[in-house]
Amino acid sequence: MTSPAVSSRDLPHPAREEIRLEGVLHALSDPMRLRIVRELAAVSDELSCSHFDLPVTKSTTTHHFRVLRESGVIRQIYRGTAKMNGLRRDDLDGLFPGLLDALLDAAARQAVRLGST
Amino acid sequence: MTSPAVSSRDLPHPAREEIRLEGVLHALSDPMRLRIVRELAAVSDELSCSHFDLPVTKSTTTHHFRVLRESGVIRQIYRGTAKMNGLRRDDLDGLFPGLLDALLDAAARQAVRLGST
DNA sequence: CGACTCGTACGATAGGCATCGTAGTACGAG
DNA sequence: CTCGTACTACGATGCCTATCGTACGAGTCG
Repeated sequence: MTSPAVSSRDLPHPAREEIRLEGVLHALSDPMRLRIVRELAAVSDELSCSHFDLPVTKSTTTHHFRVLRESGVIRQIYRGTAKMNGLRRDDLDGLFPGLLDALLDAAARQAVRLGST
Repeated sequence: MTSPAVSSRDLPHPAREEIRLEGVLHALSDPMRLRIVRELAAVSDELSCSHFDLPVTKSTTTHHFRVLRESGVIRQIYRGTAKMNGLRRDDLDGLFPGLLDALLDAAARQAVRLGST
């Protein structure tokens, strides 16, 4: 379902076969990025960068989204001025069956354990 | 000899509740450490540091084992001159059910995909 | 005791990275 | 065209880390 409405700006994504486990783990080992991924998984839809209210500046937010994209965890598409972010669930599940769910479950358990919601 | 075998040297380990998902993911995001953990899981037994034939110096090897221990992934015990390393499977499975297996499976799939053993 | 093995400690180095601020670009609305 | 919004690019900074080499401590065995 690739929408044809792509602005002139194209963002480089790794192909499915180029995604490396170490890269994914490194991307998710940052609390800020894990939080982003958890939120994306919760809504199972695309979200704009500005939707996230992270305790860092916009520059840093851009950096984190790029790390997630370049590691193959999320897909980013420009839609007007907004940049939509979606989890690459199909690719990740295809490469590493059960991993994403296990990671999300682990993150959720830890959040409960540490008193966050 | 099955003595209490607690040499004077004791190594600090995080308690189960202190293990953080981010720390575990960071520890496993290094190829050298992921390799160590895969080998430990394969034999499901304790292995001495010297058993591993890593393409780095002994200093660096020590460093990696310490990262794994301090993140809660492995347990280290001195046994004579040797230092035995074992996966903390019980603790990890207790905190994050299914995560370790999913990670090991993902690593194995990637190894196959990339033509390594 | 002395020699040998296993692993550590410490210092150095080079690169990576999370963060910021500022200046700038792309896009849509008025 | 102009303005505001959304996001980026770039440079700087301070911290972390993977790596090495060398010197050392702990334990075993002759």
